[in-house]
Amino acid sequence: MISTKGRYAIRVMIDLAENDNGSYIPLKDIAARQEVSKKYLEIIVKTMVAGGLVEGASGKGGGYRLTRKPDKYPVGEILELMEGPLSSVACLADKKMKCPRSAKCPTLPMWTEYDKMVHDFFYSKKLSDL
Amino acid sequence: MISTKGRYAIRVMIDLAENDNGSYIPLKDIAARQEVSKKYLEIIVKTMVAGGLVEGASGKGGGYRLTRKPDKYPVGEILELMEGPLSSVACLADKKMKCPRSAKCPTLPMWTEYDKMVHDFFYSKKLSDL
DNA sequence: CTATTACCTACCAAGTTAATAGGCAAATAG
DNA sequence: CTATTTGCCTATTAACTTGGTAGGTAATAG
Repeated sequence: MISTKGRYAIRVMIDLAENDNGSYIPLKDIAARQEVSKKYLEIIVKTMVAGGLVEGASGKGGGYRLTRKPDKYPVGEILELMEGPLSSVACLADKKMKCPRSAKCPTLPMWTEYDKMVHDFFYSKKLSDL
Repeated sequence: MISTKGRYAIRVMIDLAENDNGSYIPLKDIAARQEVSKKYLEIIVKTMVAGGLVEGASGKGGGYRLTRKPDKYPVGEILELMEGPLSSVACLADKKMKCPRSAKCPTLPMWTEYDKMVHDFFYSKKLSDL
């Protein structure tokens, strides 16, 4: 289940794309438009800066801005940044955590197939498609 | 992410299918084969009985047994019983919880499309396919 | 200098996950 | 009838996640 972190992140990205005028957009404005607490959005946007989705500028005239064109953002990248790996099961999410049953695990092929399907879905969807 | 409840439930089902000899199979044996605590499996199997996936019998010679042929169990049914709705977002999981933004929500079509894909995937996969 | 804005640390309440522990109830083999 | 086997029921737990809030510091434009 996608949490508010992932969903709010996508909404911030859409807001930034829709209100793009070349300069920075203050988080205050985004929070007001999206009707979400600015304080909570701070946490989310922080991760987005670290992940290279947006760039921030402090001080007057500061705010946030997209670093790419909207069609260059796969939704999957946003979700993975905010939610962690899109994997369905722990043994596929974490390469280190190799479970001793994997060789004879009857369900592993299903999870692998599922993960690929999910990955392809969210990486083919772009921010500009929303 | 699928939790141990869903994953163990599937393993129990497979174990029951593989070791089916017409009579009941004690949870003790399943726990030993699957290398999972019997006490924890009790919690899981209890839900499976309530959901009509298996039937239990107490006393000597008791245990658990499938109620259908393995090809009559969609994996999705098992997962939904153990994990709750397979929905990606809260506003689709819970019909009651109709969010006021749904009419103009730009992401709702994506979540709907995704949920359908996931549902179709897990309901087309049967226990007998594993 | 001052107002604005991002950025940082800390804290919190509620819920979920993955179990463990102990005992009671039911059914049957002998 | 009795002993044993087995399911079933009610807590309790530690660790983690979620969805926030609160308050302060740093940077910058005018």
